[in-house]
Amino acid sequence: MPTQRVHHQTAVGMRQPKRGRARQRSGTIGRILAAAEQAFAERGLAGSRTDQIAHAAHVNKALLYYYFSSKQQLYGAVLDSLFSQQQAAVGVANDSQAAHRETLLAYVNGYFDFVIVHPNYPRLVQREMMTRGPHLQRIVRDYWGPSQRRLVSAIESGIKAGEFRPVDPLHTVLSIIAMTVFYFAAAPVLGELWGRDTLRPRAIEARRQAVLDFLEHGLFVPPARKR
Amino acid sequence: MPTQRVHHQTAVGMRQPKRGRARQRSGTIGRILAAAEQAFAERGLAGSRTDQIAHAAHVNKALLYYYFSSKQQLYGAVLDSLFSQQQAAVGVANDSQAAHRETLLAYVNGYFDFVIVHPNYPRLVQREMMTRGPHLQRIVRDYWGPSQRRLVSAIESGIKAGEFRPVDPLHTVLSIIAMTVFYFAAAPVLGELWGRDTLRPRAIEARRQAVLDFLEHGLFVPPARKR
DNA sequence: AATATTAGACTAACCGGTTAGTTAAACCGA
DNA sequence: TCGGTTTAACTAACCGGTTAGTCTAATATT
Repeated sequence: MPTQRVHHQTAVGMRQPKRGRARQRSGTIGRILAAAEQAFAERGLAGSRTDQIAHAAHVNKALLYYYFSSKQQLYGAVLDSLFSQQQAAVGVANDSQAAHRETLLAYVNGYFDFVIVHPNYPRLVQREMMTRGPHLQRIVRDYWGPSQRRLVSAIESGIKAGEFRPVDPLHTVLSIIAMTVFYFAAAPVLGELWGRDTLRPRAIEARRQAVLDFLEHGLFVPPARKR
Repeated sequence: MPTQRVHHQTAVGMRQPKRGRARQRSGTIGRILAAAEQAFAERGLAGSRTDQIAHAAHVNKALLYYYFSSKQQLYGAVLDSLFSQQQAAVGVANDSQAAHRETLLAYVNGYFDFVIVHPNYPRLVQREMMTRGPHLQRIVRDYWGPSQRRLVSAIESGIKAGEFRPVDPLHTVLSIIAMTVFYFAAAPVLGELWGRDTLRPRAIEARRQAVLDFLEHGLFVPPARKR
């Protein structure tokens, strides 16, 4: 676990001003995290400059190191912030005993809902997936592992119940992730390739439908439900 | 708009082996390109060190700059080399008047065949897709654009012919790319997550089958052919 | 002769991280 | 209520290691 200065151990987003003895000039930490998130998503850890992050956060660079002990650790804090938010978001939509179809559909829908609010999330995920960095094990254990296990078991149950075709659960989960993450991670090139902004809400909605459509006809046993 | 292929010059500034008789496309340039490819795939452009590349290529650093004018340009040369090889590989499998199903299946199969030989390709592609670097426009114009157009038109024809479901061609192409590229780009995390080496030939073969299966049931109109 | 390649020292810029403070709100004793 | 004190928040300027890229002069290969 990355260590932070004692007085701000909530690696997650802004802290709320405690009354009494806290003054907190404003959401400085939040601004730093937001600027760092943007930079890391666009240019990666090695490609991002701490000066630039500080400048984008309207903050002196020394303040970065006042709150975060290193660039690496700032990166870790950005990841933690996003992952825990995402976990909280999907955790809500996880009311256990829905039909298996609904479990999967809810996951995909939840992912899209989350990404609309946090468009940098997929690119950071993608970067982390291909980097074998020092955060990977922790992330797999705390976030991706559990999430994957839930999806796999939903698929297995669905197959047993005859709702799904007898697919390979692991590969199917991977394909679902791929179809969602890739769209957003590749947004820069898609803009160039399709000649339009692929992150407009309308465009994102179209992608959601395309994924759900593919999912239904690729996984669900006909007749598939229309949502 | 038919795109010109005239600007198919290899990356700018690369010293050509003097065309007289020095056919010497010797091991050296190849070794440099291979080492650079490996480094860029693993750590990205910003994360790679020229010293390390030179060392890995068993070559003095000055020689890097003897053949390539800059790190950027070396990166461009690596991309060009891979892309042109890939284009040549799929170009062969492009005998125009096959059935539309076969066109798509051949594309996916060709991609897998290529990746088995060039396992760094997907990670470089992925990196380039999310980076909006200076090579992006050229790559889109010369490689991805044409390739996408072929696939889209195959899908459109297939829909018209009643072979395919009435899907959105662009999104479908994207999903196909996603399912293939993502698997390889995410190989590091998949190793961790699945607890096995996902780049073994057997594992790659399993992925190929999973993608083809999903493609058939997600795109093809039943009864789908078994390959 | 001409091209290919090496050793390795060298530099200039860049960039992560630090230092030595300043500011101002909150606290405190009288 | 008022001066002094503490402390979190913040900054300008700097430091030292790193790294892309260069230079020279010599040697190997064809």
